[in-house]
Amino acid sequence: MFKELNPLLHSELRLAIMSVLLSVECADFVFLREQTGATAGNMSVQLDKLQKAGYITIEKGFKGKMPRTTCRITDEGIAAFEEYVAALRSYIGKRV
Amino acid sequence: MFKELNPLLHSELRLAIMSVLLSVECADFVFLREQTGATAGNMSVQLDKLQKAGYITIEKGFKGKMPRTTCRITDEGIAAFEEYVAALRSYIGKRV
DNA sequence: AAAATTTGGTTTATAAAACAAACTACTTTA
DNA sequence: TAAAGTAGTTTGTTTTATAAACCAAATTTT
Repeated sequence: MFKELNPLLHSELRLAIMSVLLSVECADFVFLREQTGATAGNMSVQLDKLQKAGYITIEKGFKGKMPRTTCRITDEGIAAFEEYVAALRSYIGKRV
Repeated sequence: MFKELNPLLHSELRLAIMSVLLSVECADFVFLREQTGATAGNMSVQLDKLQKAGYITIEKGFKGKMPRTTCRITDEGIAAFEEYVAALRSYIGKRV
């Protein structure tokens, strides 16, 4: 009756991160923080979880002398997101 | 950019409970357990939270000699659910 | 009719999540 | 060179989610 909601995506901040990355395909730490309104600490932790799940890639480099963390969604991440959305449908029907 | 997801509804089991109650308007404890696949303990706790939030009413009575707990969604609960779904849209767009 | 099982739950305990605050390391500005 | 800012990580606290253990009454079995 109800499909299981992927617990990794069923989190407000992680869902927001994925949503941003779906639309831009490349975003740095600060941009993600601004878009989602999250604290840096929370962002750091959630990005790590998404990376460990293989849903995003994290590339650490420098912009000038300042560190810069760039994130990208993976194909696996896109697939997981779509599946999550499909599962949501079983709870919400055609309402969204 | 992203609307806040009501944490009371952003829970797999509570969302499932609300979803069932939206479609039937009246369901007992056992029926909800069957529909959602939840354990009795988890069900008991989550029903309590939904009731305390004013999203459902819980009526305890008897069917013959056996106890029977009947749940109904409230207008407030319906409104909260619809708002939750609207908030989800900000994360998911038109995908659901 | 006693004992065992089932029914319909509640309470308690534990593991995982979410989150903010404190911290690190480095850079820029005054 | 001291103060403030930037970019992030680590740590600690509070909530959650959840299952396991429990309880009381009803029913079934022996």
